[in-house]
Amino acid sequence: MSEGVEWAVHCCLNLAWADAGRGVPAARLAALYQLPAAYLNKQLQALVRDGILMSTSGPRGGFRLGRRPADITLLDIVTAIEGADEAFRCTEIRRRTPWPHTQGDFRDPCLIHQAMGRADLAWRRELAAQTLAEVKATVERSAPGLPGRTREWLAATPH
Amino acid sequence: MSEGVEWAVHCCLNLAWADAGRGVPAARLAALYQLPAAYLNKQLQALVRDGILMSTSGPRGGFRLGRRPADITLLDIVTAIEGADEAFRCTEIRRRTPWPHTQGDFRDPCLIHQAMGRADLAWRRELAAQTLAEVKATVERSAPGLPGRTREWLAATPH
DNA sequence: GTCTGCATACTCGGATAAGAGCTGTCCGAGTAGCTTAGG
DNA sequence: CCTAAGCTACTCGGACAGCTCTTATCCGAGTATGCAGAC
Repeated sequence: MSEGVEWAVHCCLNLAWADAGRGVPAARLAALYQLPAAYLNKQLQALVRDGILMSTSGPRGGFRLGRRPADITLLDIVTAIEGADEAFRCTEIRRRTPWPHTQGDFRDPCLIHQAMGRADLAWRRELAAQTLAEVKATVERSAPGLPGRTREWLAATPH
Repeated sequence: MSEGVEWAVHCCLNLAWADAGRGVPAARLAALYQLPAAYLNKQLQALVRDGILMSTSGPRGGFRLGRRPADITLLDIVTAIEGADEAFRCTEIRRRTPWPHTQGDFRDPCLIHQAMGRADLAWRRELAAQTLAEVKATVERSAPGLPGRTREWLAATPH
């Protein structure tokens, strides 16, 4: 899985803590964790494409959440960065046997594909069950001072 | 996910159908689906390393199952090819904030990592629940003639 | 006829290249705010 | 003093390289088989 997923989730969380009225530039978010700003910008673009974030150009511009944290799941973020395809790619190699096909052999879907699909579905179900709002609440219970510190630092003017 | 996983599962299934006494060369298994023989060999080596297959060199050599199909799970095969690492890599970027750390901030594990870990666990659990014996039985119900055809073709001398 | 030694062909195993995708960087389009000149 | 036009600086967005990992290939080590020759 791409490393951008980790960045994206952390950034979404930080944007949930930031002032709702203001946007946060990609460079500022990158400075928070000393990440390459331009590349992080690329990842955030993907989040914008899926409506998870909104972007504003120009001075005082930047990124903000596109919808409420309760309506953003971890699956949404992962899908935006990684794409919607499932991990296991079934290329139907079973059809390439040297002997001639018997009619009806391939009416049923590939059972290996199905088994992998079940696992993929369980993974997606678990990710979709976790909203950004829930993660945010859990983190706030674990580190009560973190939201305030983050919000202040994001709002402060960089020098 | 690597394409080798698909090949590996199909090959394990075919080896479960093959004569128990004889080994099947990688080239023969590759010919079944018109795959690059040398590269398939590389994937099968990974299965041997994890004890899923056994290999024999020389004439009349080849690969056979390393243990009973009931003791081989889909997770075993995927892990052998892809490695045991979980998909999401937590690099602990939360520790790189510009402000000084408050003691106890990082006593709890990264909650984002935990959430991703839960999804990963659900995926593994689903894969571990499916044994090769179960997949084999399901396929045999769906295509009763397939095991016999496969077994015969694998045993036939290539020309 | 039987045993032994050898040559042969076959198979796996790891070392070695090509290609694709992730990672990282750069520059241009567009915009909001500031400055400045005029009324 | 107020207004408006122009300028400046800032930000996103997409186009352009570098690098790691997957994909693919090749050759050598080892082994069972079959054959030939001697006893």
